[in-house]
Amino acid sequence: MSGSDFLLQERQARIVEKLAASGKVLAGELAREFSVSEDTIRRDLREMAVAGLCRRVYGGALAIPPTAPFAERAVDQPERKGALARAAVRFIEPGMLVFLDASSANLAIAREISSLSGVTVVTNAPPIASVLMEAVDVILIGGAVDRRVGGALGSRALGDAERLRPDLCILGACGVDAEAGITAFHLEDAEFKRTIARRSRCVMTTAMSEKLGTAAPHDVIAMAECGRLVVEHDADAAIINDIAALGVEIVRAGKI
Amino acid sequence: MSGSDFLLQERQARIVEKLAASGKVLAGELAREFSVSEDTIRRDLREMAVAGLCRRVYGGALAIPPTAPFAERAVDQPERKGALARAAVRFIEPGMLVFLDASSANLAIAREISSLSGVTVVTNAPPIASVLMEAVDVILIGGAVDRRVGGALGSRALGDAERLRPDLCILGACGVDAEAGITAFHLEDAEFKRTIARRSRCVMTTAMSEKLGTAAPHDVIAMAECGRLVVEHDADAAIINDIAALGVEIVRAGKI
DNA sequence: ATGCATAATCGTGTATAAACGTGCATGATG
DNA sequence: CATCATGCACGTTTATACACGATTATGCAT
Repeated sequence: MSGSDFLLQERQARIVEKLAASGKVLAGELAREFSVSEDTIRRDLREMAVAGLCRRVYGGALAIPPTAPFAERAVDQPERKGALARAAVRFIEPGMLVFLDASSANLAIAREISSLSGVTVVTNAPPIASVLMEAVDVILIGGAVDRRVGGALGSRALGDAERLRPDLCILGACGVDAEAGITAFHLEDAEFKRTIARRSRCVMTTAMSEKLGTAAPHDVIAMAECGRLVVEHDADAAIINDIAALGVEIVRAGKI
Repeated sequence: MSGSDFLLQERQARIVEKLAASGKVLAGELAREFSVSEDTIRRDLREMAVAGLCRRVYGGALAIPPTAPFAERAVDQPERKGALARAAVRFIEPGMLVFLDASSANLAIAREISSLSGVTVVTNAPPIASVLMEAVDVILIGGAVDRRVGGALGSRALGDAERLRPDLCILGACGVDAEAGITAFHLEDAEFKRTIARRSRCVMTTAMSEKLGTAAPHDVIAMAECGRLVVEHDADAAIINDIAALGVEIVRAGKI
């Protein structure tokens, strides 16, 4: 190692500070400032971006645009959900057709997506559609709204779902377990999620730590059918390892 | 490459800001400001246009005309809309299947309906469904969401509408005139409203005073097809009399 | 008004240097 | 010894500027 007076975490913490102060950082500049190679800085920025702490761009990184204050409704645990959401939206690219199911996690993701563009979102959840329709194209899946789930379900919704092939399906899970897979509380909800997930090119699931290793009554899909799992920074390592062993890419969100 | 102190994404973000502030940007001006060639600026503007962030024009770019969705306008005169809504919901009875179209007036009505029970509401507007789904049964009409209108429209939505026979159809009008009838700003919206209105047992329209005697470009239904019109207390007597002469029941909302 | 001349602006292709990611070796840490 | 952060070498990708022919707006003469 060449002469650096900074530990990795310390360095990254300082980068976050600089980012908050000036809104952007340049890779070359940071390399000089911390006396490390640009490779190291790039590695840092990559890691931080995956954790949702910055937006990686050519030449450096930009601060995450602070989520509008009014959108930060104190429903459940907005900071935790927000961190997961920021990590998740990184995988959404312009031109994609993205499905969001009815879940509070996806409402948080919807708020983040609002700042993207060129994306089309499919959803069966009215609140998610409400948030998104001002910012991006929305395709609404209709049917009888199940108030326990918060979205349209039933034959009409299933029929709609069977005519779509999303590029990415983002599921908010009720339970995530290596053995039980992704599970949901309600039968029709599980059916619907399974239908749309199987028709999607990629499936991504977000899960708060307390959902890991638990199973709800109704199977949605097997764990291996989920390509990517976004978890919190403190997710249980043993559970995560079991899931990763099934070929699921694990993404850890940043600390709050 | 000549020296620029701005990262690409940052530069584009600033252009978006300038665009929002002044409504237009000039290619040459931006090139000087960011110390890059005009080619680079043109490429930026082209990319941004593809992403829907601006409208490309000869010499620069223009801001996208802000499509204020009805949810925002709904708050502009909440008391007036609330008064109309309270007058309108008096005609909703338990057991009814009620259709609410996408309009700010109907968002206000939805808030009032929340306190009723035993009602089922059909709507193509996500914000209305969001407000109602916790309180009453909701049937969501799906399809591609038209952000100008704030609800699902198009063939899918029309198909859904053709399978329903609501007891009551509540329309938020863009224009209400004895001769022109009920009119709307957008063709597909008018088509959809007409379809669902013709299938409903009763049609009720709410109109703020400034909508009376005016016509929007697209016909929805003739005035006589509307059984009941809810207006504000200060509605123009002459206009109201003409409409009443066609057999439309007039309901005046209370003062604020 | 209509047509034409002219200059500004445009899009594309090409060249180039910076920035990138990856695999691997190294030295520190525990 | 095992782990891990780091730096270096490699081929690849990306952002940019410049060159050139095409397009468009504008002014001027008819």
